Amino acid sequence: MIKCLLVEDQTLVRLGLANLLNLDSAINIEAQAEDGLQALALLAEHSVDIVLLDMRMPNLDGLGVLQKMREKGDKTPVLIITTFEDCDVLVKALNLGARGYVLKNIELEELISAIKQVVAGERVLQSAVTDFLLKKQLSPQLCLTDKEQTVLQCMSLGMSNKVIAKKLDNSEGTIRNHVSQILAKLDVKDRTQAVIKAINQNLI
Amino acid sequence: MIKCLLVEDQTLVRLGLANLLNLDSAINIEAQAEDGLQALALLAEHSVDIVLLDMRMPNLDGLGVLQKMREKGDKTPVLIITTFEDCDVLVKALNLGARGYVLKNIELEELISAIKQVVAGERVLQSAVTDFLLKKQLSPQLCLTDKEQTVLQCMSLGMSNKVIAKKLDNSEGTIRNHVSQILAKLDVKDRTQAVIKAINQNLI
DNA sequence: CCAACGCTATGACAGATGTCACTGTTTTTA
DNA sequence: TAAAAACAGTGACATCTGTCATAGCGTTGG
Repeated sequence: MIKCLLVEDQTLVRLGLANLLNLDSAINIEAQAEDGLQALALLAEHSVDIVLLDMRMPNLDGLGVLQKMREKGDKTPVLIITTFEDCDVLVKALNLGARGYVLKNIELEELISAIKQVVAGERVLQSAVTDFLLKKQLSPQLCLTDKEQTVLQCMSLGMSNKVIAKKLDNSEGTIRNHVSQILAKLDVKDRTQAVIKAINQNLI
Repeated sequence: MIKCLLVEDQTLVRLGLANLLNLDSAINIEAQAEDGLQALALLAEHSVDIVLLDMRMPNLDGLGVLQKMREKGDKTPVLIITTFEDCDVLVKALNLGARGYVLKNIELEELISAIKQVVAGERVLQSAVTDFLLKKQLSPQLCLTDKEQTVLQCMSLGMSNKVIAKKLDNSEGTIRNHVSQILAKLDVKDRTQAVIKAINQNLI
């Protein structure tokens, strides 16, 4: 019997999914969490074979949960189940040790099969995802520096260059240069596109 | 026994929800559709007491289904069940005769209660929703027009004024005026803040 | 019918934004 | 240690963005 922790914020989806999965004789939903903080609390109490983890949640999102788990040395395998086909989040999740990543439009049988595979120690990735990994491996370092991260955060809060400069105690020209660099790295043309990308990909 | 047609594109959610609702002795999911076209086809075959309708779907979305139903004179009551708190869609759905509008983060008991109320001929709106209607009634000048919605959508995709102008076949100046108007209505200072607000509030 | 509104458009303007080239300092790392 | 980054800055430049005033056109509702 596979013991699962199901983490999903939407009550209906969570209960429905729990019901469906419990119909399979090999699977048992031991516990359910409706946000990241609750998930961590339940992980501390229960010992489960796998965590079924949604990405977008209030309080603490999926990546945050993964991060905290790793910090605590928790090695419980995690299968990401998300609505969004977001390659960067995927990569981050994998780097944080997630063992599988599937979209919510998956068929029930496939999901059950994925759960069993992950528990058996295998990796489960959808093809759209592996494509991206290959592409990324071929391309060089386009990672944001700490300072660029900070500036991007400010941009994502809607600040102008002038405001950011004042907040970070830099000249406006410096911020402009950082912004320019960020745009190049993210491969976008202006700050609005950068912010959209940052929000969608949880770069912030 | 209340006969339901459940329309929802995500397999997991649909099956899960069907299971949950069938647990209630008064409710029976007669048929399930995974997109709008299938929903219309099933409506022609089955006679049901209520349609549980998702909004975002491939092929034909929720609004499209409502529209077609009204064109055909189909008076079956419809309860919208959606993830997104989208004011505009809500208003359109109500104008097309939807009898209820609830978010997917609703509790199961509330959903069941909502279904029964709608079948009984009542209207069911969540407070988040009525709040908006009130706000709208109090300050109609703050509502985006159709065109402004369209422009905001484009902005949220990262388009520049020039690109939007070309896409919508307007002059760049016109788009600038629309953008200016949008910023005023959303009470923000630049397009980046507008896009952030639009994304966070699912205005798009 | 006429007022109100939505949509389109123009021109002028100030200020914000992004790019480039070039110069330093400090920290990291190979 | 020396090279490579990251970090901070300046100035010039072209372009984009947002505001404002103004105005014509079409539709709608009282």
